[in-house]
This record gives sequence, C-alpha cells and structure tokens, in this order.
Amino acid sequence: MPTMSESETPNFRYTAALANEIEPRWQAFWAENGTFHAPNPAGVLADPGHPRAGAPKLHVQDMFPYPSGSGLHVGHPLGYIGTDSYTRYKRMAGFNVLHPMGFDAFGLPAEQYAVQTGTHPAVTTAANVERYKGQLRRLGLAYDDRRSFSTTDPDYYRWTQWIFLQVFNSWFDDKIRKARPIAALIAEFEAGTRPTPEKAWAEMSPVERRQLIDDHRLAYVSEAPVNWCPGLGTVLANEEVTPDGRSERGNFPVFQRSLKQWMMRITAYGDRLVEDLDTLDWPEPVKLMQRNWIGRSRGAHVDFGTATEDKITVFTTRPDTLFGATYMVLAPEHELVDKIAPAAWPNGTNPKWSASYTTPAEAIKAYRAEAAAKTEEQRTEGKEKTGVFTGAYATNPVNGKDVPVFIADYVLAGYGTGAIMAVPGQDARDWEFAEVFELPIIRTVKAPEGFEGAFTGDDVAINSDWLDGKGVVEAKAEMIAWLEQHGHGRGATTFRLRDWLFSRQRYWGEPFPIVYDETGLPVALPESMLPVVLPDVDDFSPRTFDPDDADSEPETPLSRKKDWVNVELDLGDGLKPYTRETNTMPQWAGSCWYELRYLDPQNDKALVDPDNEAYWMGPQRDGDCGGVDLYVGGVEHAVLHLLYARFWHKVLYDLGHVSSFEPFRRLFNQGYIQAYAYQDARGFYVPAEEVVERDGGYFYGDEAVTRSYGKMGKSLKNVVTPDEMCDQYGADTFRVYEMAMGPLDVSRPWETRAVVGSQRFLQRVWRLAVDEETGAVRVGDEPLEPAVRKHLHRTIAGVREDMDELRFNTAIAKLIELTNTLTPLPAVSREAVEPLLLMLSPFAPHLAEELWGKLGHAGTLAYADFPVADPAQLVAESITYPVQVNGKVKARVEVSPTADEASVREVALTAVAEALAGRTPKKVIVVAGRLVSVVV
RNA sequence: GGGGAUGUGGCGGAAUGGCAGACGCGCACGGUUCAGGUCCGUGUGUCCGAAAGGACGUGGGGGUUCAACUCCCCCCAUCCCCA
Repeated sequence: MPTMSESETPNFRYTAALANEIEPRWQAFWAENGTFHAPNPAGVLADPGHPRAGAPKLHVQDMFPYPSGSGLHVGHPLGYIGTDSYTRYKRMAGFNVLHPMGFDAFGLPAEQYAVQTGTHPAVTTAANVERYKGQLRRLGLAYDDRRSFSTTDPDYYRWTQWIFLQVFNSWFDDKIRKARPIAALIAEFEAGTRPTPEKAWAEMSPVERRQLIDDHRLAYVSEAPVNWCPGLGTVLANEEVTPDGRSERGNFPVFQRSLKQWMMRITAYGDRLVEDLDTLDWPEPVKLMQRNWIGRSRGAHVDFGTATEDKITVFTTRPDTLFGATYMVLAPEHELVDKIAPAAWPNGTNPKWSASYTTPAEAIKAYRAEAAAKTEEQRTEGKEKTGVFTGAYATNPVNGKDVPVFIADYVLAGYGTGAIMAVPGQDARDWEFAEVFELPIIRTVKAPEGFEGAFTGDDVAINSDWLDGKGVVEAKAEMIAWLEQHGHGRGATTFRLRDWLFSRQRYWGEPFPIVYDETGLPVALPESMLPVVLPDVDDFSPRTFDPDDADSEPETPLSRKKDWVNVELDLGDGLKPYTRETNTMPQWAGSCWYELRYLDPQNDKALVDPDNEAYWMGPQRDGDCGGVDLYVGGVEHAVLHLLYARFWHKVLYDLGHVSSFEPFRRLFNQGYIQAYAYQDARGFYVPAEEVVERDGGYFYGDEAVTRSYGKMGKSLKNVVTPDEMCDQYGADTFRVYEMAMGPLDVSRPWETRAVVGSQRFLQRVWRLAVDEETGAVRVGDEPLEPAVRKHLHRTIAGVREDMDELRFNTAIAKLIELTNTLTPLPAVSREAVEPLLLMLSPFAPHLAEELWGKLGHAGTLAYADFPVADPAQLVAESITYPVQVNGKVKARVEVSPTADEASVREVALTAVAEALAGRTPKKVIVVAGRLVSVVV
C-alpha cells in the first residue's frame, strides 16, 4: 500500500521513504553516543559528569516480554511506546530516567520447539531475542541498552538461584512477622527459647534436627498433594488446571497425587501481602483481585462437642452469630462422619432428614455416591440444597443446646475445615437449607422490620444473651474472647492462598542450587558454586505417560543426565557424593525480581548495590513503600506475577537486601489492541488485510464474509506488525498513531487505514520547518502574533498536564491544533516551531531530532528543556460567557477577564432580554470564567 | 451465582457537575492536478427547514441540581475476574 507516487511527490516531503532514511540514522546516533544511558550513584554505571547525575530519579518499567517465535505485532509495543513517550518527556523535564528492557526468556514454547526439532532452546531463544531487539530498536525506544538482559543468561539466573538460597535459608518468625536467617531459628532451638514439638533438641538426632529445621524454611520440599498430569509429564499449578479437572494446555486429565515438590511459603506473608496493598498506587480492580486471591478471612475456630470423644471444629467469620447456630453441616467426605454417626436413627427423626433410609450409614453412603458424581462447580452452584442427617447431634458451646449434624455437598472437604456451623438467620445458603429441612431459624442480628430471608447486614445482636445490643464488630471480639477463655475455640485468620508450587519437571528453566546427601534431605550449595549452569541434554522433554495413568511418576529431563546429577562435592564435610535436584524453577522465577537487576546489571558482587537500590527504588518519604515509580503492563498479570514478585521482594526486604518493601509503587494497566477477523461461509478465516467494506457488508474478493473481533494472531489471519507500519509510514507515524488513538488504558480495535492521519500531521509539522520543493529551512526569527503566542502557551501548559497524567491522546490533539494554527500563517516563526518540536519529540523523536538539527542545534534534543508556559500568556484577553435561560444557551457575551460578577450579570441579562420577554429572573447564577445561568 | 469494568456520531475517541461530540479516520463538496488511494480548503450527531432558526440527543427508566455523559437508585447489553 504505497502512500504516494514517487514521480510527483515534492523531493523534500516527509514521506515514508524519508522517514526510513532519518530514523536509522538517529537510532545509530543514540546508540553510538549512549544518549539514553542513565547514571547510577555507585558502581560501574556511575557517571558524575552526566547531565542528569544526581537529578531527581524516575524509574519506569514495562512488563518485559517473552520473546516468542512470531515476533511483535502492533499490539505489543503500545505500552512500550507509552512509557517511552513518558520517559522522554520526563528526561527533558529534568529527571534522571531509568527505562530499561529485558526478556523473560525461559518458558515452554522454546522447549516444545526443541522437543519437535532438536534445536536447543538457547539457540531459539537467542534468535528470538535478537529479533525482538531489532523490532524495538526500529521503533526508536530509548532504552539504556547496557541494562538489558535475558532471564536465561547465566549471569542473571545466578542471582535468581542466589535469591532461592536466601529463601531456603530463612524462616518466618510469626512474632515479628518477618523472615529471618535460619541460623537464628537453630539458635533458638539450641537455647531452648523456642520449644521443639516432640522431643527436646538435645535428644534429637542430626537427621531429626534437619527435618525440623527444613519444616520451617520458606522454601521447602513437601509431600503435599499436587496436580499431576501424566499426559504432559509434569505437575501443574492450580491456575493451570481447568475447572473440570484437565490441563489448560493439551486438555489432558489431571490427578491429585501426593508427590515430593518444592514449595514456597508465600502463605506466611498473607497478612502483609494484603495490608501493604494500601500503600500502593495501583488500579483498584487489581488490588481487589489480589485481595480476593489471598482471601484472608478473620473469625474463629469453634469446637462443637459430640456424643463421642470427637470434637467438630469449624471456622466461622461470624462468631458473633453463634447463638443462632441451629445445626451443623459436614462435607460428605469429612473424616468424622463415620465416627459420629450412630447405628440407628434417633427417635422421632424427621423423615425428610433421613431421606427414608433405614439407617444413617445407608443414607450417608447413598448421599456420598450422589455427591461424588458432581463437580465442585455443580456442588456449590446447586440451586436446590440437598443433604442428609448423620443421626448425630453436636453441642453448641455457648448455650449447651444439641444441634443436628448433617452432611451436604454445599460444604467442601478441601475448603476450610470441611465443616460449618449453620446460622440460617444470617447466611443465605444456610437459610435455604433450613427451609428445605424444616430446621429452626433464630435471628441473632436485628433485621429491618418485615425483612424476609437471611440478613447479612450490620445491626445489633439479639437473642444472644450477653451479646445483646452490641454491634457486629464488638460482638465478634467479645465472642472470640469468651471462646478462648472457656476453651471452646480461638480467634483465627484463614487464607484462600496456598503455598506456591515452585518446581516443574521441565528442562528450560533455572536449575535449583540444591543437592541431596545420603539422608535424602536437601543441602544448599554455597554461593561460591553459583551459577548452577543448566547442562546440555540430548532429550528436552519430560517423560510423558498414558494420560490416564494416575500412578505414573514424574521423570525430569535433567534426571536422565546421570553425570550431571551425581556429583562429588566438598560442602564442609569433605568430599562426599551428592545428587542434584533435577526439577527446574517455574517461569515466574525470573520475573520475580528483574526490576532489581536493571538497577545494577553488571554487578558481580551483589544482586544490586545498596546505594543503587536506595536511589532508584528506595522509599521517597516516611511510610513510602518504595519501588518502581511506574510499572506498565497488561492486567492479565494482576494476580500471579505481581503477587510472586511482591513476595520475593518482601523476603529480600526482611533480610536487609533492599530498602523498599514493595517492588512496584505505581502500576498502570495498558489496554489491548485487538483486531477484526473475517470468516468465509465455511468458517475459515481469510486474510483480514484483503477484506474490503462495501454496500454495508464485508467482502473477500466477491465473497461475502462475516466479521468478528479478537486478539491478533496467525490463526485469525489478522496480524499487523510494527515492521509493516514502519515500512509504510515510518516509526514516528506509527508511534504517534498508537498514542493518539485513545487513552493508554483502554482497549481498542486496530485500524490501519486511520494511520494516515498521523502521517499527515507529521507532514504538516515537517512542512512548517522545511520547504518541500527545495529542502530549505523556512523558519524565521520574527515574533509571533499575540493571539498565536497565547495559543502556544496554552498548548504548552495543556501538554505538560496531559503528559504528567499519561493522557497522550489529548496531548497529541493539542499539538495538532497548534500545528493547524501555524500552518496557514504567512511567516514561520522559530518562537513557535522550536517549542512545537520539543513537545512533539517524545512521540516522534526521529523527526523532531532531524528538524531540531536543521534549525541549527548540534547534537540531540533528548536533554533540551521541555517548554514551560509563561503564566502571563495564559491570561485570556476576554472571556466569552454563554448565557443560559432555563438551561438552554440563548446568547453569548464577551467580557474582560477582570470584570466583576455584577457587571457580567448585567451584560448577560441585557443579552437575553429578548428571550426573557419581560419575565423577571428568579435566580441568576454567575460561574466565574464559565457561564451565566438565568432561571425564570 | 458473586465481584469488577465498560456503554457518547458511520468508526477511534474528547469533555468528570458548567456551551456534548475537541483531535483523528471515513464521507461529501470545492480548489490544485493529464491523472490521483496526493496535497490544500469547506462541511459533516439526528430530525424539521431553502435559510435564519427550532426540536431531539451521551444504552433504558427514575432521582438530586439553576445546570448531569459526569453524582445517586433501578434495569439492559458487552467484556474481564472468581466460584
């Protein structure tokens, strides 16, 4: 799609061809001169002579990409261009800007490609990274290239492994709610200040001691149930399993199995991960998603006695409603069900409760079979509540009353304690169940007059003995105190969050810096042995099994490399044989801390020099969490990546390695660029770029096609790449278009044909400065007309405000308006063109640099001062007031800005005298500087 | 089922209580041109009207206000997250 013919175009017009001559030239200039190198306060990247050394800092970061084999499409760089425009502006406004870019290069696609083709993932990854770098460079993104790395670089994952060792070698001290070195725990056990669970420390064998210590580590090996997927040959995290119990990738069956796996004790940080959200400048929906994911609920564990020795423990968030607990429900699978159920129904059992079975055992057996056939989703969603009486009664500890114990599938075994106390008066599900089974309902919170159903609102307690008249919050606290005092329960906080499954049976990931000795217990390698380099192997795939073979065992690619697995090492006890851990870390590991490595990427003594960390990420004032000043990326990482990164950062903070206690102070979710796709009558996708719109329909050739909307991708045949846009229009036009098409946080459809509008804008700017026929500079030194000067300064003030708020679309609109004001003027004044170029340069840096040079400036404008509006020029000469009569504009009056309210009122009333038709105004409102409103 | 977000011309969007539709695409007309998927100019929410002008108009309904796209309540649609 050529934009103009070669023959008649003026020689010096800003065409795609000219843009493609200018752009690589400036990219080379920036690279050669290190224009975007940011000086550190300390270390090899320190540069006291740099124009921004010691200036206020700004650390802006994009979520780094996984370099996929298909390269970038136009949607990917939206956020990158946004942060680039923002940081270029901030650099000109005086900040020392850190804006780096790296690559999240471990991951499954390269490994799967390796399995298929035999190409080493390192080769594929390196090629993809180079391709990405080329595409990003072509867009003119102003990164400090000295700070770029891939998570697959041994120099980088050395420190990922180092952090793992920090986590492994620490434990969470509940008393001070902080991670501490494991040595401190050992010291407490040795000194006897911390009790050991079974026998005294002195009587424990070395292995027992190690097991006890290992149970406290923040990284630990667990025999816990995991999602084992034989078809893929690996375990999966919960979020990689679909609701119907299959793998998200490949759709293989997933089995719950107890397997030895590495876990990270993220649950220890549950409270802080929730509470510190309050310190963050993040979108509220993302905070809410994190809160929901962590799922902290506060309440109490309450013990209900039974006829046998057993107690039924429930967790409730509403201990204040205990007097209204009129029955209990256990999950059908609950272990106590068989123990407490009597041999025969108690006398007078309601036939609805027993479901007409002759014994409790039969009823339970039948109900379990029924429940087992349902998925978790069906169980919790079921509209009609089902269940059956166990025949047993439990004792409500607050009033000694016997309450019947049911089993019902709306209580899940895997959630909480698998048992609930049912309070129909205050819980909708319990209310429904109580209605079905004719159970008593006692309100314990005062409900509004005439209220029907379960009341979950907040009012005073009733029917609750000593709690009567107290509010919910107070009643909860008093009940918890009473339960603890009488030994019937204790206050508790529970979390939905589970510990983080941290090992994968994969090749292309970071090896663990862990070996096992003859006891089978893990031993940390010393820092001096880092990095543990990922060895070459012949076969990259984990062993896969019959997808339905639940009893198969994972076999990792690294486990087959015996000469690597079996090593002789001296770890302090002389040379001994050890076996290496053969799992690798999940892809999240590398992205959990990369924001820190950008600060000091070449440091081989430390993860990051403390001076550099404090400067770029340290707290800026009392109570500030510190962290990256602006972190931009898609909302799809709202929970996992951001939660894991916060967790690691807090561990590093506790251990004294960083001064910030949050990694990302401000988060911004950019929208997505999506695209239309077209299908023919058979449902096949046709190339979107060849579809034309005519007669109110869409056609591929002569064939009518239907339009749909979705992600860009090969399968939908609707990919548009930044390279195509650069070829057709140049990078600057593409950048301006992406920034002008809407607010950064809103998703929108891509429309190639609209890009030309941005090119026309840049052509007009070019034409302001350069004669298209001769190439001569047209700019003169004559002063601006006063009205134009005012427009210029209004633009400067508005653009600065928009840039600060990341409102690039309206900033560009203001620049277009200014340009359109200047275009028809007979003389082109430097007074206007230079500030215009400086303001345009964050969006169209190559064009701005080129014209800046033509206007006689040497070097780059990257450090030129961003224009500042003259306040005197922002004062309007006159103000036009619309005059409304009963809300409709009937006239406009022009008055001096210094006119007082009375005179504005008088002028306005005169102007609308006709519309008033002699009626006397009831009310006249003069809004200074805005409008006049007359009410009759 | 629960939670969140969004809804403005043919299209992307602007205006966060104060003149709805900035800016751009598209479209129409005019100029330049042998020509035009070029450039320049003018117009472009809908309806009535030749025009002046008028009426209507921000998913639907109600409310607060001199004034509501904006704030409050109810409903609808689409998208996202959780179950």
